[in-house]
Amino acid sequence: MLIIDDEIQMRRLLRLVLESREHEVFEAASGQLGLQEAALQRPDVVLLDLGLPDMSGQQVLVRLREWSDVPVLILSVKDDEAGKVEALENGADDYVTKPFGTAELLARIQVIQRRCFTRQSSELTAGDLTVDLLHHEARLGAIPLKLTPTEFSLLKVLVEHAGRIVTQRRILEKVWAGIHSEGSEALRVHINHLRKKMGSSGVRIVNEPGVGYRLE
Amino acid sequence: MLIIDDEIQMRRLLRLVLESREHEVFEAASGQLGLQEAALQRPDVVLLDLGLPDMSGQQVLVRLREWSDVPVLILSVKDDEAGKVEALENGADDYVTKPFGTAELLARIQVIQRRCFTRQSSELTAGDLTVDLLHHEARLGAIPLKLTPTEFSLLKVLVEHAGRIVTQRRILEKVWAGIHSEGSEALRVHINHLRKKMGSSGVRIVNEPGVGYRLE
DNA sequence: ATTTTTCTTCACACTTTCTTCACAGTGCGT
DNA sequence: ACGCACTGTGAAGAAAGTGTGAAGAAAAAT
Repeated sequence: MLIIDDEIQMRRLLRLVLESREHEVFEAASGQLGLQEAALQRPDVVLLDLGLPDMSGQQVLVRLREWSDVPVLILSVKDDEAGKVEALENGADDYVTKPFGTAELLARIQVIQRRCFTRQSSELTAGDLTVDLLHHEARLGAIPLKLTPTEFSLLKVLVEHAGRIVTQRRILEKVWAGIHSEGSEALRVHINHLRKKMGSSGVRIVNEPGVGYRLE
Repeated sequence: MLIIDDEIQMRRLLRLVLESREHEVFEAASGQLGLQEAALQRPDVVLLDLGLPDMSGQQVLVRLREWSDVPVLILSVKDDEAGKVEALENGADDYVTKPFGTAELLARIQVIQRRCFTRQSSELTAGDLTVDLLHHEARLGAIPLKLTPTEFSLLKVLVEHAGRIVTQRRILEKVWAGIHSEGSEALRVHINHLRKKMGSSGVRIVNEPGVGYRLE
C-alpha cells in the first residue's frame, strides 16, 4: 500500500488506519517520490492525492500506468466531476472525496483488491523461479515446487530481494517474526531443504559468510 | 446492462444515457424482477438502486452474489456511509450518490468493466464435477450430489479456484464469514464429509499442510 | 412440541513439519 | 598446521497440523 500525499497529517491518518488492518504502508510526499516508491516497493494498492506540489496527480497516474497495473484509488478535496472522470479514464480504479469516512475507504480498498486479484498475478519471479503469493505456490519453470509453509515464507523473502543479499537478521524477522531472538540453526536447515528441492536449476541460494543469503 | 430501480423516470434517464453509448439495456422495477432478469439476460453490469419497494437493495445484492459475480454499481439517494460500506462488503463494486453526473457514471461503469471479468455461466465445473450456483445443485457427472448448505458453500469456494490452493483463512472467510476467528476444526469435518460424498471419482480434495486445500 | 437434519465440538490416532543437536566441511588469519 | 567462526547436513524428538468417528448443540422441518 503506497500513499502519495503531500500533507503529513493525512499520511499519518491513513497509515494509522491501514496498519490497523495489517497493510504494509509506504509513503511519498510528492509525485516524483511516489513514482519512485511505486517502482521500488511494488505496492498492492496506491492511494493518490490529486493536489501535489510538484506535478498533478493526473500526471502521476498517467506515468504510473505506463508500466504498472496496480490498483489506484484517488483521494481529492474537490468534488470535481471533470477531474473525477479524467482520473477514471486515465486508469484510476476509484475516487474518494475528502473528507471521507475510514470505513468507506477501507471498504473501497477491499473492493479494488478483490477485483484485481485475478488480474494482478501477484507473482514474484527470479530466473526460472516463480512465487505466487496469492495461491501460496512456487514453480520452477512449469514444475510446481512442494514447499512447507516455512520454506515458502523463506523463499518469498529471498525472491523479494532477488540478486541482493538478505541479512540473516532480516530473514529471521520476516520468517520467524523475531521469535528466534538468536541462533540461525533452524534457518540453515531450511535453506538446506530449499536448495535440495530446487535441485540444480539456474536458481541458486548463495551464502555470504557472516552476512546472509542471496538468490541468483 | 441491467437497471434495477423503481422510479420510471430514473430508468428512462439511465436508458437514454446508456444507449447513447451503445449498451444493451434491460430494466426491472423491483428486486424480485431484477433477480429474474439478471438470471435470464445475464447482463454485463448491474445498476442497482438501494431503495426498492419489495426488498432492500442490500438483499438483492446478497442474493445476486450467491450465483453471479457480475459487476454491480449501487445508486442511492442517501449519502449514507454505513449503507455504503455494507453494500461494498456485500460485493458491490462501486457506489454513486444521486444526483450524479452522467459523465461520472459512465466513467465509473467503464472502470468496473475494465477491471472485471464476468462469468457468463452460473455453473462452475472441475473435471466431472458441476456446481450450479443458480439452482444450488452439484452433480458428479450426471449424478446429483446431496449436499448440506455448508458443504455446498465449501465446495463452491474450492471449485471457484479449482486446481489451485485455497487458503484456510480464505475458506473460513468465504464460508463462515469470519465468525470462526480461528480454529479450523469444523472445516476439517466438512472437508471429510465432502470427500466421502464424492467417493473415489476423478475429483479429489487435497490438503496442503499448513496452508489449505486444493481441488484437482 | 417433536422429529429430522445439519453443524460444531471433542478425543485420539496419525501425518507432516519444525527445531534441536551432533558433527563434518570450509575458509581465514595467525 | 592450528584454532576459530561460520556453514552444510543427517537424524531424531518436539510441535503443529490433519483425518475421522461419535456425541451433543443448534437449526430446520414436520
